[in-house]
Amino acid sequence: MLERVIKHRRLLERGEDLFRQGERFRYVYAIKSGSLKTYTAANQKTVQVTGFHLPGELLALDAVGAGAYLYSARALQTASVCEFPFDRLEELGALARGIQRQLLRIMGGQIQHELSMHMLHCKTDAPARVATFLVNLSMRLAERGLSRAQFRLSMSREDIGNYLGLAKETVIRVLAEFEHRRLISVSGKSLRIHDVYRLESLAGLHAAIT
Amino acid sequence: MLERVIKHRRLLERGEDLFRQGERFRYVYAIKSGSLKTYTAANQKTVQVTGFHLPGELLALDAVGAGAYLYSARALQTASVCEFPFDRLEELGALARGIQRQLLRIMGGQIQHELSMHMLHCKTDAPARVATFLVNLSMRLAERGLSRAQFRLSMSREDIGNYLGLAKETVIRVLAEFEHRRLISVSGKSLRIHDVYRLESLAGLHAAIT
DNA sequence: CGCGTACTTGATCATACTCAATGCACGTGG
DNA sequence: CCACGTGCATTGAGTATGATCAAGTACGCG
Repeated sequence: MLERVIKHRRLLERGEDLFRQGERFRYVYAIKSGSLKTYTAANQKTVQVTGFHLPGELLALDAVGAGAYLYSARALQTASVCEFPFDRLEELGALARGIQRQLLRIMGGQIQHELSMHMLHCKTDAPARVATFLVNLSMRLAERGLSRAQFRLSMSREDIGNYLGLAKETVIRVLAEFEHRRLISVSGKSLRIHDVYRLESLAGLHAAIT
Repeated sequence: MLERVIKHRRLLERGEDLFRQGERFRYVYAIKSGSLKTYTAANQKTVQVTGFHLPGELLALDAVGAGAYLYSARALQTASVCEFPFDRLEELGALARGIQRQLLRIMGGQIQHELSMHMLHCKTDAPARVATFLVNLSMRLAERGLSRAQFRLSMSREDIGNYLGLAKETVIRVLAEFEHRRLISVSGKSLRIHDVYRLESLAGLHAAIT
């Protein structure tokens, strides 16, 4: 059904921008392989990473309202995406009410996600943030049928820090601490989760057993 | 047009809940007067304020996807709201495509807002957060035709702190510091902004003139 | 007017930031 | 093949910012 409106596939090299903040909103993207980060430049010198996006996820739906992309998107590694011209989607939507509904549902989900990020940043200390980040990543990968226990951190420590509102050194130290406590193993970009439950506890998802 | 589906008006006392997290999603609300806070209880003991909502704004649209309210909403003062039964809205939407479009636009706007909150929490220190909070509040009031320079902080210092991820003492001290620097005047719940521009600078909205 | 809730203020302490130096891996060119 | 450069990761030391704890005060409301 949605396949009807696919315009074409696009390939990205590591470091290449899929779209840039402020450009006219034309396409919604579905990520086929690889991963991307989204980021904005609020003031000249500061860059803020707003999210990481994995295969199977949709990108840029939230530009609907604004008519322009709200942030830039850059490939963290070689990636392939599908472009959906949004005006076509809308035409289709006029016919198929089910799709409109689904759009609303997806957008609701995005808001929910942003809300959970908000909660993440408010209450918690560095270990809780990193733990939440890892658990979240693990869950999203599992949703796509990939391993929830072992995966690659395709983004740099600096990006993680920027995303979580922590210095990169803090990210490193927290990861080291987690490894020392045998919650995870890290080696460069590859990561293995040994104890999801305690990680979730640290993230503040359970009652509070430190 | 939307007026057609208004079911009825509802009045709330200070401290009364409009709806609770987890309840089945039935109504979208438009705030007529007063103000509300939204909050969740992630784990048993911790409450997290997720937002403040002013007259003229819509509430609970993001529950569309989930089918249940994602958070609770409580009146900060005597308030009146209008209930819109959402299933009716959807019927209407099937007929009037313009409304669907508008829904999407509004939801896009919400995502944008959440995104800006994300940015707020990541980079910045306590003064920047409080400054952003004040500027944001001021703008939202101005959008509704109210004074952007002088207004009431209908929420407690503790709520502000919880929302911004700061201790209430820090909120108080930062406000005092701002007053000392003649950026604002505070007295209890009433607040006056003297120098929006410098406040915005602190918020990191300009290049960076401290 | 009295009670309670919210607000304010001060002192101490911990966490995470900053700065600086070093290590490590990759790719490039001699 | 090895020397070198670049970028990212790591580690350490010192510091500052904001949290916590503990009083004390003002304000709103019955």
